[in-house]
Amino acid sequence: MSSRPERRPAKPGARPGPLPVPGGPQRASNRPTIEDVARLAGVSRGTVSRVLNGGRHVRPALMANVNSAIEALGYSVNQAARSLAAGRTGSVAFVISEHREHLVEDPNFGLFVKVFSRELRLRGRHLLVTAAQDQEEETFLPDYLSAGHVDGALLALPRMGEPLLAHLADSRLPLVVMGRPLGFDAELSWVAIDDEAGATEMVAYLLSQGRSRIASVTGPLNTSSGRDRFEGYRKATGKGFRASLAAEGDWSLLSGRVGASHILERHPDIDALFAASDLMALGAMAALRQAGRRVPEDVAVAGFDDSAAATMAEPPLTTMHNPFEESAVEAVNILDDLMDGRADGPRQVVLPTTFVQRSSA
Amino acid sequence: MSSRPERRPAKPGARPGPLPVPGGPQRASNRPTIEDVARLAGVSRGTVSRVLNGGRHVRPALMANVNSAIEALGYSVNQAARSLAAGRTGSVAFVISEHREHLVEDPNFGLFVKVFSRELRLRGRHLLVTAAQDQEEETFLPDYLSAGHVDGALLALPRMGEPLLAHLADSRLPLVVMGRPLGFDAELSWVAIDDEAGATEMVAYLLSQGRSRIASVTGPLNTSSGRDRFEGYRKATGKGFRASLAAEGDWSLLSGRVGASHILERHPDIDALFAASDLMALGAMAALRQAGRRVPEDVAVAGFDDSAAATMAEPPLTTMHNPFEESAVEAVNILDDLMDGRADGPRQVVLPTTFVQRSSA
DNA sequence: GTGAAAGCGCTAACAG
DNA sequence: CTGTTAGCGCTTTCAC
Repeated sequence: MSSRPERRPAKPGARPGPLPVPGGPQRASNRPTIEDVARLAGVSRGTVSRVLNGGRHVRPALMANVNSAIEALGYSVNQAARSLAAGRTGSVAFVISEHREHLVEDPNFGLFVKVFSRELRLRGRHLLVTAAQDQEEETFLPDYLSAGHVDGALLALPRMGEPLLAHLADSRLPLVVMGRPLGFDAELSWVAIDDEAGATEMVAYLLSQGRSRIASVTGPLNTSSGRDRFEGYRKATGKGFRASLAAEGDWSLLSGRVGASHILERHPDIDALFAASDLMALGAMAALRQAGRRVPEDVAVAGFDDSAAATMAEPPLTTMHNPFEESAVEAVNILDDLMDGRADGPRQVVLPTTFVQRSSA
Repeated sequence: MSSRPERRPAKPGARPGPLPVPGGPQRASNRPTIEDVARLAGVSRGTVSRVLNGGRHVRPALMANVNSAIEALGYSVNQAARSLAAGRTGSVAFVISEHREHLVEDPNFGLFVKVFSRELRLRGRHLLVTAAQDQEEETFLPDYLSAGHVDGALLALPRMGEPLLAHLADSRLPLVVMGRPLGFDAELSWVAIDDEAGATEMVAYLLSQGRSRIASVTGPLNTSSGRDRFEGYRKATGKGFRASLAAEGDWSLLSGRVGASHILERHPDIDALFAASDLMALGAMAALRQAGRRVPEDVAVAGFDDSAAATMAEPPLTTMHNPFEESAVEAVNILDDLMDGRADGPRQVVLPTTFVQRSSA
């Protein structure tokens, strides 16, 4: 095989003037370049670059010059060039799964996107959203993510499959998972809320109100949140716990309704119901109403998450506040440390929930 | 800026230029480059590039060679380099406004993000989300967007201010607005639904059911949708229209409740209520219930959008389906044509709504 | 068709 | 502190 043709032969002079250059687009746009700024400010490209990157080791006077040249020219850095030269892209992926169609309207999702986007921009980065189709998730995504398109990734995959997680955990890509990733608690960074404590607190409240036959519609038990909230309920009910008082849901309104109906058949005498999500609480309330129970007089109903649905409920839902926004901010913080090499290993954060009393319990 | 990720020192020997090169990072990562592919396939960089970009003017045999080299090496193109060389970024911004805090949970938003992201990836592009703070929107955003960071933008700004729109309309950036941009109908591309026809159809349905005193909680009248839905209502009620039967809302649950209460005070005898959004319909239903009215027996209630809230309602809401997903797909189609120069001017699309009967009317 | 080479605009050594 | 310079990896003429 022939020897590798080396790149550019050294440029003879410094900038050979306006010779008719043969190849390439001459100047794709008329955007000013760093060169223009340098010329106007009477400094070199390097100095402008330094100013652009924080201005360390630059004399204030020159810095001012450069800045006003930038201002005058309306210059703004070319991301592509910067990425190419610096070896980082300046963007972060938000990976979401579309496994289940009815999760599409998840309000957290929109909130996450907004907070991520805002926080990243504060740090000079961009948010790139990657909606994973069911199938591609296992194949395309890990490759894509580790292919250098982004500097890091934020993952919010409910009941995420191990394959993707495993791949990603192996890759060197800085990563933060929203929620505790079952099976990868130790090797990955994540931020979650204290689901168990929240559930415990809510059930304890129900008990303190004189309710004693407390049912629960749980979240999916193959997710950490579903599991932990159930665990909190189980522990708080203590000796009063009976498996038949619980029904597994999937966070959806419908599953709340169905779950509550089943429980009512087995235990018509329940006087409280703890749903592991507000949406399921709404569904449960519908089932209770249909069965002729009044909320909260006959059956107190409590939710979890303090989502928009909670205030929409009739009566408004007593629930545990889930600090989505704080979680998102924290995730970006961690990711930032990871990407900049400030973290020495995976980091985990657990945020507390807070009790929100309304009228349903 | 902090430490860069591991940066291999130049491999002497392996490459033709064993001289200790002075400047620049040698090879940021060990990702294979187009050069590696070329070598393995026994062709030149140029040929690989051609294959990468559609394979036009490349002999099938060579193309196969190149493709298997790509496969073998796990090569994937470096976006930054491509962008720099080609002058386009490959990404598209989704601009959202945060003007009103309580719009944060807008379910459409999440849906848009997902559909945009999916559709763009199908076309080899990325979605970059830009959440605009109130203040920066007027200054930062137009600059940022026209600064070449993205190839185009999708805008979903409720009651968007003219300044931003005007700036953007002037810039050469390909743009598609979700919803009809008041005052810029002609010069910008947009995709919207036929709000007026939808409202008319719904009110006509109410009339056909024997309802005659039909009230309405409208959307904000400074938005095109708010206006058009109100207009549809006004026209459909015809001679029965009375301004006092309508109350202006802001799409929110609360405004629906308040609006309905006010209407009830003035017109205790209404037998139907058309809310310009499902959320407002929910609020209105709460007000009606509080006033001792049964839905739909005493007062039929209709919503608009067919959002998740519609199915959550008690009773489930009769509403007009708003084709959010189709709108999003259409928007990406238009933007794509715009970016690739296939469109000769702004393009507008209006999608129809469809009637969805449930139990509230 | 295909190879060769000229940059795209920027960063980060390196030398002063 | 500041100027100089060598690429980052790719696209795209331009010749052949």
